Amino acid sequence: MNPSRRQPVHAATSSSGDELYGITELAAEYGISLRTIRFYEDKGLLAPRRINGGRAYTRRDRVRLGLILRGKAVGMSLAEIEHILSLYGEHGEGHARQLDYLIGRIDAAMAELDQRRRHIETMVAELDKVRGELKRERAARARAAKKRAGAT
Amino acid sequence: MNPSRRQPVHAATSSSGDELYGITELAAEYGISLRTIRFYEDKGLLAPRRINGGRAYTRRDRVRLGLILRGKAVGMSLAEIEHILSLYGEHGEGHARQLDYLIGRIDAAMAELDQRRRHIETMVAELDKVRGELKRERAARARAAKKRAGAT
DNA sequence: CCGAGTGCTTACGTTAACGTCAACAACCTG
DNA sequence: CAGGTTGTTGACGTTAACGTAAGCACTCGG
Repeated sequence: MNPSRRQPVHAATSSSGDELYGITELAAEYGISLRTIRFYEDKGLLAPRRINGGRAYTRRDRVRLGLILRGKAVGMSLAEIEHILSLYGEHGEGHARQLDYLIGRIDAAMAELDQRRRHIETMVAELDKVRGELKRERAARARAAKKRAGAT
Repeated sequence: MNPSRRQPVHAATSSSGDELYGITELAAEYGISLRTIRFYEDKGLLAPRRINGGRAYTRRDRVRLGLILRGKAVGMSLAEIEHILSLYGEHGEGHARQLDYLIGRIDAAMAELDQRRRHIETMVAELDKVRGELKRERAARARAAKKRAGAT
């Protein structure tokens, strides 16, 4: 409830190995709005550190954002994406419970993605069929024109 | 504004070669609601014939509905799908204007789909990476357990 | 010290894609 | 012919995924 201080944050490409990025940098990089990034945070998909009241994103956060956008591009809801991000998240920082369960979950997610891929291939095949018909028709028209030319 | 007559319509699998289907049949077949099908009609994605006030769908309508659902499954909006359906539609019933233009449009649509496919493959690769890490970790745990067993 | 620039929060608005509900019509059945 | 099933058309509600706008905080350049 207390906005307090500010500070650009931007590329802290200094001695520290953990480079940080500001929200506008990320927005520009991925071509999305600030509002969208904050929205993803509200949804729990991102959890940047706060520095002087401003959001500071790590490379890891950027990867997550990339996954979010890819997920959207292939038709996943933010809820589904959150699901996948949880798999992608911290596994091994000490407890690492149920490795088998996690691997199973990942397999399931991969299977679903594969299903979508097959859907796409089916649609491409359908379109290719139509394309073939059109090409044949065009060829037929060309032949007809040739014939007309020969008749005159 | 006049609902008028009705009639089940259902499978007119009689002498006529153009089998017709009722809305409930389609809904059941594709596992969607009646409301959804009517909604697609409102959006211009479907245009079934009317028989006694009731909707009558042909095989062609079913194919279109299949494309709609596939499109949704891979993350296309209804507007985009309408776009593709227009390509899929009646080409050649007499006029067939701008064949080249149509073929170009189809190529563009296929390219977009291919882009989505690549996104999926990238995500699958990411997940596979995580999966590999988890498997290694599991193996390490197994070795540690073995060592403990040997020590006792 | 003042205004521009950047960021934060809160809150209301918007669009897409349906769901839900009401009221009515036609049909078949007992 | 009363009642149930199946269908139709509105009209309004809902959810997801943001957009837009208002108002305050802080910092920097002049």
